[in-house]
Amino acid sequence: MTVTLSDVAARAQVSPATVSRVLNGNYPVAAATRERVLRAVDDLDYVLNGPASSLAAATSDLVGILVNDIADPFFGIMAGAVQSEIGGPGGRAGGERMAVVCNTGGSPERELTYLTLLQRQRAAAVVLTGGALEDPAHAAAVSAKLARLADAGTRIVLCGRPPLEDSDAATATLTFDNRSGGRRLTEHLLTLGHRRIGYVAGPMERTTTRHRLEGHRDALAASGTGSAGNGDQEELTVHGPYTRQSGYEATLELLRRAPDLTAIVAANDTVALGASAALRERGLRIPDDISVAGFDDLPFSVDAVPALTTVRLPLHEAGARAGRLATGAEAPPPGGVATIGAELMVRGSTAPPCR
Amino acid sequence: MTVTLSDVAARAQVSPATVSRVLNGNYPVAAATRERVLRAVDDLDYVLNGPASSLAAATSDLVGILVNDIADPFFGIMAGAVQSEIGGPGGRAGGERMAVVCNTGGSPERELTYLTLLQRQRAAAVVLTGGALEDPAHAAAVSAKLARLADAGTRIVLCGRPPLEDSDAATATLTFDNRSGGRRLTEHLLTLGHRRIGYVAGPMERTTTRHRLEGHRDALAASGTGSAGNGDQEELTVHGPYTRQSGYEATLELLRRAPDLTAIVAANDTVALGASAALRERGLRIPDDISVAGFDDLPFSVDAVPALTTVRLPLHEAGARAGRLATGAEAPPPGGVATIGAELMVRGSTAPPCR
DNA sequence: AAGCGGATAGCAAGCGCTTTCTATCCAAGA
DNA sequence: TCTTGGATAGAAAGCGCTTGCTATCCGCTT
Repeated sequence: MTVTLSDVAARAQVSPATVSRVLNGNYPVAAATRERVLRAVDDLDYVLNGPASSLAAATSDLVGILVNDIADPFFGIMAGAVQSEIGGPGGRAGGERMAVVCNTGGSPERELTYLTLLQRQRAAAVVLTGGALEDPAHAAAVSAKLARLADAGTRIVLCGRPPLEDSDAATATLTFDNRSGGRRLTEHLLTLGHRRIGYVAGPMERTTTRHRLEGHRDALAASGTGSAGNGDQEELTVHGPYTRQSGYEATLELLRRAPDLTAIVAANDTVALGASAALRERGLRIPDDISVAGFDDLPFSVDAVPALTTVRLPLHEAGARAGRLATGAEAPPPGGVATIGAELMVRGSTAPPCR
Repeated sequence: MTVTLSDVAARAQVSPATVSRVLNGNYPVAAATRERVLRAVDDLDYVLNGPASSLAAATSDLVGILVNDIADPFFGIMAGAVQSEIGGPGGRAGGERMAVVCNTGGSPERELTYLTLLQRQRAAAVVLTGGALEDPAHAAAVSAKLARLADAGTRIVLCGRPPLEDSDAATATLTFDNRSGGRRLTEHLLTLGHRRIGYVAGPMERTTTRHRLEGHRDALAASGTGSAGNGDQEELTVHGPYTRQSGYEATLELLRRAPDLTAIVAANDTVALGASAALRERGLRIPDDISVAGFDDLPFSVDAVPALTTVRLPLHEAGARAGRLATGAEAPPPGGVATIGAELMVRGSTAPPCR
C-alpha cells in the first residue's frame, strides 16, 4: 500500500542501497542511474519515511525552538527568523529541516518536558529563546537536560538569554544586553529632567526582568536620583506578567502610590501599551503630562500615538543568527557567547516633564 | 552508549516487550512489574527513541501547523491555540504530541514542500491556517497532497480557509465568514453617511482578500452606492500584501487618486495601522477628517489611538477547535464544514463624515 | 481431581532505511 | 598483455521499537 524504497529500487532496477544514495546524495552514483532512480521516485510518488531514516541514520532533521508565547510577536519574530535560516523549505539552503516550535507558556515543567520530547525525537538542534527563569533548581535541571542533549549530538543555542552557569556544554549563546538597554532608556528620561519615574516590571525571577530593572536602577543610582529624596525605588516598581493588562493595572497602581510621577517605564512594549491606555483613561496626556517608554521595539510601537520611545532589540537578526548557529552554518562566537546590543529609540512618547 | 529499551528491560528483569507496554500503557501489566520497570527507566534516565517508535508503530505524534507568517499575531494566536489543545506538554491532555509550526511565507511551493515533509514524518495531523491561494493548479496540487496524507492516516484540518473543492477527503474545515464581516463593516460606514470609501485590499488571488473585498462591494451595491455617481470601485481599491508598509503606501496612493475620500477600509488591522500613519502624516485627523477601519481585531487594535473599528475574528477559539479536531478530541462539524462568525467592533476610528 | 479461562509475560518477526564491506567493471599503467 | 585502482553498485547487518501470537501461571468451576 505505501511505497517503499525497495519498490523504487525494483522499478529503477537497482538495489535499495543505490536509491538511498541517490536520495541522500553523498555518494557517487552514475548520472544515468541517478536519472533512472529519480524517474522511478517520481513515477511512484515516493516519499521517504522520515522515522525510518532517522532511526537508521541516528539523526533527524528536526530543530526545536522553545518560546514562551508564540502569539507574542517578540517570540514570533525570532521563531520566524530561526526557521528561515535553518534550511527548511523557507530557507536559502532549501534543505529539509523542519522547525518544531514549542510553546512553553513560561512554565518550567513544560520547558523540561519539551526538552525531553526533543531528545526523544533526536532533534538536530534546540534553540531556547527569551529570558530564563532564575530558579536555581530549574536552571540546574535545564542544564543537565541540555548536557544530555548535547551528548547525543544535538546542537544547543540560547537566543536572548544569559549563558548557562556551567557552560561546559558546547552551547552557543546570543544574549541581549538588556541591562545597558534599560540603563540608557532611563538615562534618556533623566536627561529630559524626569526624577519621579515609575517602573512596570516583568514577572519576578526572570532574567530579562531583572536585567532591565537593574539597568534602570543603575541609571538612577548613577545620577544620584535613586536614593536622595526620591522615596523608595521599590515603591515605584510594580511587577506583573508581560501583558497589556498587566501594564494597565500596574499603572493604575503606580498612580495610586505616587500621583506625582512624570514618567513610566514599562518592561516591554506590550506592557507600555497597557500603561498608555491606563494613563489616557485617567485623563493624562502623553507625553505632555507624563512620559511613557517601552522595550523591544515591536512593530506596532512605531504606530502607537504618540510613537513609543523604546529600546530596539534586533530580534530578527538574532533569530537568524541563532538559526545559523543551530545548523552549524555559522561558527559559534569566541567563548561561545555573543552579546547583542540594544539601541535606544527616542520617539514621541517621552518629553521633558512639565511639573 | 545510549540507553535502549532492552537495557531497561534487563535492569527490570523483564522482556523488552513488557517495557514497551508499560511505556505505552495500552496492555495489562501487573502493578508490581510496572513499578519495577518505571524504576529502571528512572534509574537509567531512559528516553524513548521517537523515530524507532514511529517506525515500528507506523505513526508519529507530530502535528503540523502551516502558517503564512509566524511573526504575525494573526497566525501566532491560532498556532498557539492549536498547540495548547493538541495534548502536548502545554495542553490539558498532557500527552506527548508536538506541534511543528511551518512558515510558508505565503509561498505556494513552500506550502507543498512542507506538506511533503510532514508526509515524510508521518504526521498525525496537519492544520492549514489562513487564506488559501486561488490558483487552480496550486489548489489541485494541495488537494492531491492532502488526499495522500489523509490516506496515510493523517487528519486534515483547515482553519480560516474555505473548504476544499473536491472535499472527498475526510477534511474538517473551520472557515471564517470574511464576506459577511466585510459587508457589515462597510454597512457600518454607509450608515454613518460615508459614500466615498477607499479600500486597501490584501494580495490578489487570496481567498481572504477576495471574500473581504466582496463583502465590501456587496454592501456598496446593496446601498446603491457602488454604481451611482461614485466613480469606479476599482479606482478606489488598491491591492498589496498584508503589511503595515503596504497600508501606508496604498493609502497615499488612494489619497492621490481620490482626495475626497471620507473613509478607508483596510484588509486587516496591520494594514490599517499603516494607513493611519499615512493619514496622520498627511495631516488628516482620525476620525474627524477621515475614518479608518481594519479587520481581525488583533490585540493591538484596541490600543491604537483612536481605537480601531474592526471586525473581530475569534482566532484563539478557532485555533483551539482546530487543535481538537486535529487530535480527534472533537467530532468534525456536520458536513465537515463549520463557518465561524465575524463580529463588528465599532470603536473610535470611525465617525460620520464631516464633508 | 481434572479442566478452563483470564491475566501476564515473552518470543520473534518485522517496520523502512542507512551504511560498511565487498564485488564488479573498465580504463590506464607497466 | 596483465595488473592496478578508481568508480559504482549490491548484499546484508543492523537501528530500537511494537505487536501478534504463544506460553505460563493460577484460581475456580464442574
